[in-house]
Amino acid sequence: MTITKTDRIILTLGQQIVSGKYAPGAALPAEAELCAEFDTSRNIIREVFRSLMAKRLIDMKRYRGAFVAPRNQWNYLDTDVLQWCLAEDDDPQLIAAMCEVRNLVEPAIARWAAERATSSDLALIEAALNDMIIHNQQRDAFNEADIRYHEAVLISAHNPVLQQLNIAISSLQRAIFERTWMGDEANMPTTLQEHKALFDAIRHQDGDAAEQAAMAMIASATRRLKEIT
Amino acid sequence: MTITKTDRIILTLGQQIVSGKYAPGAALPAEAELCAEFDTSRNIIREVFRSLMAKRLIDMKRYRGAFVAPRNQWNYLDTDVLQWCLAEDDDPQLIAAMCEVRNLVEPAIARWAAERATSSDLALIEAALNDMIIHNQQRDAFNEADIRYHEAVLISAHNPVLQQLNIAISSLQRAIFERTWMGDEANMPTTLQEHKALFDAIRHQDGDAAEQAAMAMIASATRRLKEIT
DNA sequence: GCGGATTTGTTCGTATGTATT
DNA sequence: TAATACATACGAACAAATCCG
Repeated sequence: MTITKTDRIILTLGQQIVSGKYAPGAALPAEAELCAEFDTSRNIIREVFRSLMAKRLIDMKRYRGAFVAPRNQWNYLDTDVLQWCLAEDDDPQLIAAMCEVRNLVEPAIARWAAERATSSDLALIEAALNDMIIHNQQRDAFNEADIRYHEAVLISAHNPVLQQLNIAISSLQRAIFERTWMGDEANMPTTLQEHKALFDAIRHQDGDAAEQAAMAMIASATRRLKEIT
Repeated sequence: MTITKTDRIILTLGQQIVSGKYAPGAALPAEAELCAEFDTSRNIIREVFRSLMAKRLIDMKRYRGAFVAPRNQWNYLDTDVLQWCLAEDDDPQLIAAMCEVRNLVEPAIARWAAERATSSDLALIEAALNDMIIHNQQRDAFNEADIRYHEAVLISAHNPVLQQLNIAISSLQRAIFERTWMGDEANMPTTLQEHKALFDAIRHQDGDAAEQAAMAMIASATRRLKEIT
């Protein structure tokens, strides 16, 4: 959990790239310059480069240096990239893109969960749902249970590839929720009801109903998102 | 392109983990031991650990070492992880999971491409399609054009998140294709026809037809896959 | 086009601090 | 508490490729 020097430099450089200080196609300063700027060793700078490369924010041309990658290569499935991008002046295109993917994936997850959940999968979903009900007044505990609920549904879908996809997607969602949350306990009953509906559909192995329930959840989330903006 | 010492150790350890030499939950040897085994320095081993952690093959417990992660945490969207897993005795579950995700994502890409492709997007798709037709006898050139075709369709969908998703998915596909390819020029005409149908649908901005065309392409790919096994 | 100065790529040894046992 | 192992970071060496006069 400790934040290291490397982490700080990744953050600084990453935000600078996203914010346009270094435009796509432009070269980053030479390693030696960055060493001076951040008062650190070459090893650290190279570690930072490796990290930014994994996020597809930069391309490294052998013996020629690091260059900012074109925007459409940036890995928006990386939590950091996403948060840095969302922190910039709103990017409605990015949010729209995320919603589209979510609309595509979540109903499928719900359907497959309904078709495949084992009884122990069901028990996990139910336990999380009950915790949501019990802690419906405590925001943190409620959120924790909510996350656990969706994780349990995801596991029930029994698709390891989708599971990895959704890790990325849910980090997208979380980033947006954090920005748009305004402690509205008003729609708590609706939220609980929707989660219960999905659980019931999964329990009854009703794929269609599960898909419907997932779409309903997305719809009301989208509605709330629009109300805020 | 050069393969480094680090790369080789990542490969060796990664394959050993996937192959079960180190079972999920088990601890990897201490850094010092691995230094001895691979005749290298701790820095390298730590770099390897970072890489395996990014692939979610291992969890690192602070000051306690590296442990093999449970299988359902493995990042199958990582090209290396995927290839190592597929190299093991066939994992029909993994292949099935990939096909499901593909069935979900590709029709959506086709639809959105039809709804959003610009004329320059169209030109890129058409150029790739023509190259496929021209090189229908040269396997390598054909494959290259095929990949370019699908990339162009993906770009046409104008969804940066999905673009990142599909990079992973197409690496899954490629890995499977490489294993199941058996130079069958027999179904080349069908393939070309299917690609042409999708292009036409996109050109006519017909989302429904594009979705249908994508599903048809998947269906015949699936059929071919089954014939082989 | 040539050759040296510069920059990057890889690896190593080591130092200092911190947590586990 | 001491011994061990991990976490982070530094400096340096050498090879290989690029840049510039």
